[in-house]
Amino acid sequence: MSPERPRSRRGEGAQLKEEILVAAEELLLETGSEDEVSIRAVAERVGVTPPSIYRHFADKGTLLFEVCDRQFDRFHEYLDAKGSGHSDPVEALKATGRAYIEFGLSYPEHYRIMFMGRSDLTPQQYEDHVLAEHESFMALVGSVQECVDAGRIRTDAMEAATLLWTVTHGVTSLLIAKPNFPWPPVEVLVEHVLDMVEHGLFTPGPDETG
Amino acid sequence: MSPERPRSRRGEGAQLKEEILVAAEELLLETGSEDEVSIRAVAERVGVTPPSIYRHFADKGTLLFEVCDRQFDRFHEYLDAKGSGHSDPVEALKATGRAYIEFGLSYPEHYRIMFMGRSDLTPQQYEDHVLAEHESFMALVGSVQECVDAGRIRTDAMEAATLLWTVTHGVTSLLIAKPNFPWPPVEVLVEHVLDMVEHGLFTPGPDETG
DNA sequence: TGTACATCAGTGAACGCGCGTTCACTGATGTAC
DNA sequence: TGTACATCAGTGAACGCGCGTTCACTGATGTAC
Repeated sequence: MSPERPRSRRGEGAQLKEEILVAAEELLLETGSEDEVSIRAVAERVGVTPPSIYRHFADKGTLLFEVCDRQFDRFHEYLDAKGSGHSDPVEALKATGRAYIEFGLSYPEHYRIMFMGRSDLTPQQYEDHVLAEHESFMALVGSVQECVDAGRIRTDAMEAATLLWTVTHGVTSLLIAKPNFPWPPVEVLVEHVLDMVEHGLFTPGPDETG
Repeated sequence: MSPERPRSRRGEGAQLKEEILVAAEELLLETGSEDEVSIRAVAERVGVTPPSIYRHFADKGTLLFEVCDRQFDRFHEYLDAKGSGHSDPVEALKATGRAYIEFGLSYPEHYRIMFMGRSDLTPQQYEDHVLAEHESFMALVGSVQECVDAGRIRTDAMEAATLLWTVTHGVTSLLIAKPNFPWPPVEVLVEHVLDMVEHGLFTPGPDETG
């Protein structure tokens, strides 16, 4: 194998780790399949031999895990950004829902790994029971709580947040799994779902009449 | 390999086909993973050598496809049974939703293959765009149409059916993917979701006051 | 300023594994005469 | 009623494949004296 990538200088070995993570992520996005992200494929893309990967990652699982980890961070940041800056707490929640679906559809294979994969293959850090304490979910519960405090929501915050999650997940995951179904335009579908949630879960705001 | 299974008598070779289908389905349910359903594993369970499989199935994909096919039939039958015999069309729809989730949770790995798998790996017969014309989905649209005819629903039937599907799918698939999340009791979650749909999508019936 | 040496970033070749699949075959069994 | 034969239900051994991973190594480079 001819060296396509110039060797890092002494002390800069960690550079390769970053390149490996980027390559693995690219492969995941381009091929749309976890199976295609083999150690060999990642190594080839980076321009390095397969054993080099093991200088930076204990095994394949750890590599994929770290790829997801970065994605999770971005996921949270994005939801956070889109959910803040709204005066109406219900609007903030709807904006978060929109952002959730949007992000999932932008990174379908990441979403698949994070939320559609087999539970027993999921990296430890993202095990189901930990998710509820993850900052993203906590933020959602917080946003829901604001609606509760404003007297705009019926049930308790944790339960309503769970419900919201299942609904937005439904849209996201089904669009990912069945992209060729005769869907209405995505924006229309999303707005209808959010409208349904709003009518079904929220009481009218102060400036509306019941 | 010692013959664990007595050879079928002449003319009864098709018997093995049935046994293979049953074994493959059992493996799918027990291991909970499509990957575990290898030709070798199926053959071993039946008590036959791997090449025997190829007397009845062209390749591995066809075998898995036929396993799903049978499951789809049962899926449809179950929904049909649970959805019929209701005087109120909205109640009929809610019963179908309940049955949908219940069935998915009873056969999680089948559900995974049918509705959570990669679109390009899905057997031809269940490709996304065909699904909309599948009898199960048509039946759902029909049930929704009855609600429309009774003046109980806002939007058009096809769109409302799609919406209902995404919502029930959300509950089912997330419970399958994240079984250890601190969910409320399943029945509670399901009823809350269906209530939300009812309040968000339906107008009150004639004997209720708006 | 020169040289020996430890360190670091990678390489090259090979390992065992389980997989789907193929191919030539065997031996029991029903059927024709 | 007996026998030759075609057919059918499977077997046994092997194929090539790509995979994750290991192990002994190489050669450039910074550092100590």
